[in-house]
Amino acid sequence: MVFLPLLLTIWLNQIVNSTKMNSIKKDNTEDKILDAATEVFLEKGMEGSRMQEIADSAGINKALLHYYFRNKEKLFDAILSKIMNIAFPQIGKVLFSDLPFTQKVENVIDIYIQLLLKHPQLPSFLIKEMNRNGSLLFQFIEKQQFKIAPIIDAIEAAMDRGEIIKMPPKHLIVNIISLCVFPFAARPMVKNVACNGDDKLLQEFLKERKKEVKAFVIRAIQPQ
Amino acid sequence: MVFLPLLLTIWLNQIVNSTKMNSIKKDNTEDKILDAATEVFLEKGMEGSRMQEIADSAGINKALLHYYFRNKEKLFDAILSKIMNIAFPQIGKVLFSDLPFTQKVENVIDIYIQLLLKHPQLPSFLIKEMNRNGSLLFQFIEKQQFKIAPIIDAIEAAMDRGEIIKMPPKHLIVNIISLCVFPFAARPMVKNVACNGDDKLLQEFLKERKKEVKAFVIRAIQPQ
DNA sequence: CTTAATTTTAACCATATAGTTAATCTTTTT
DNA sequence: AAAAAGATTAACTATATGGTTAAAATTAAG
Repeated sequence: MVFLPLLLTIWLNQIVNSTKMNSIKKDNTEDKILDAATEVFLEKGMEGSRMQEIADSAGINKALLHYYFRNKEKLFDAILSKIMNIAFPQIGKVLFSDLPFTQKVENVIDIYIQLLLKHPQLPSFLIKEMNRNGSLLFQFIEKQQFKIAPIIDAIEAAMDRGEIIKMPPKHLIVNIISLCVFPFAARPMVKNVACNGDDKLLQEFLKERKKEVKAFVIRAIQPQ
Repeated sequence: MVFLPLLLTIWLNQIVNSTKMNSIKKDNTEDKILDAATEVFLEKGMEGSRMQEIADSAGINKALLHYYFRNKEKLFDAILSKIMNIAFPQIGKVLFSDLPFTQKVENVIDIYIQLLLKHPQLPSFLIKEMNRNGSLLFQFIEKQQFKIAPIIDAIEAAMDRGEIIKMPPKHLIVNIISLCVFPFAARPMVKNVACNGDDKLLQEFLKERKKEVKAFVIRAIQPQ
């Protein structure tokens, strides 16, 4: 998942089903379907995706989708968990390390943008889904009671220690996430407004953001 | 439109068809359709919206939609222009005023977030549409050659004058837009992560962002 | 008032798409 | 090898949805 608090929550909740990840089996039908479905769903979202396209993309008959996953919703559910699990392995270490707070912030930004460079469709997909009533992601977010308390505590502690300037911790969190995620969500716009419609320039620009966002945030939070 | 450069471009290009806005005629069928369509499309996007729902919402027969607007695409096109025109009247003044640069930045942030408080579905709608291949918005963005050169010039001038710190102007623009727009695009997340799922707290939080984003950006760009 | 034009409706049509079924091919078990 | 279980397919069904049509209601024109 792209959003820090959710990421952390998943990590905290120990929903670690990395078993499947480690298994060697590949190119069996179920995995082919999951891979194809992930790709299509990520690009077009639940509503924009067609079962036929997923079947074609997986090189199998459409009925097989229903054989392995009863229906579209179940299939989507399956790839949603998969997508939710893409990010979380690394984040925990950073946040509970003993680095200075500003260093933690820089590391989080690095990890985030690196992740997004690898999966650039993630933000628009998640925004699409979380804003769709009845979406599984929407339901998930609705149900889940996120505990960002530990993060806020850490931020406030850093403020009390004078490591960073005082400001509402929630806004700091939202600011950092916004700066990392939004340009990926609005890629077509950024590409055409800031990069002359050139894909390579866009890639450059997004890579640069690691450095630029870090510098920007640090200047905004460092004391006096 | 929500994004500064596009806004400005529209303004610069003088696509000012404010004539219809000033006309007194209301509650005729065509306007009822446009209002209903705007609401439904904004909430669910092109793909998620049903002609029947728009008809119901407008209190008319579905065939009337096709009588006034030949098909869904044409109807969407009509409300898209309408949506694109929601924002741009005010922005121009700010950017070509004689205020200090930091003051201009603060004003832009104020105007933007104020606009988004009034139309909170705008960001997710636009992100949805610009990321949909074949979307009219996508086509529009693809075709349009945006000229953000004047904005960049103004930013560089302010940097040369020492009014603000030096950094790549494009990243500054993207940063400001990100901080303003993203929390609205990811509202369901923000609501449940930062506001305990409470709508009033969310509203509070989003209002606070005017102050917080301004302070954050100013700290990040002010010299030394 | 009558006629013509415009607006509105109910009942259709065509198509796309999620989902089903029954038959066939493949693999495993005995 | 035979039988059973599992995987895969082609053809089909049901339904939702965008779009059409022809008739009725309403308004404007003469």
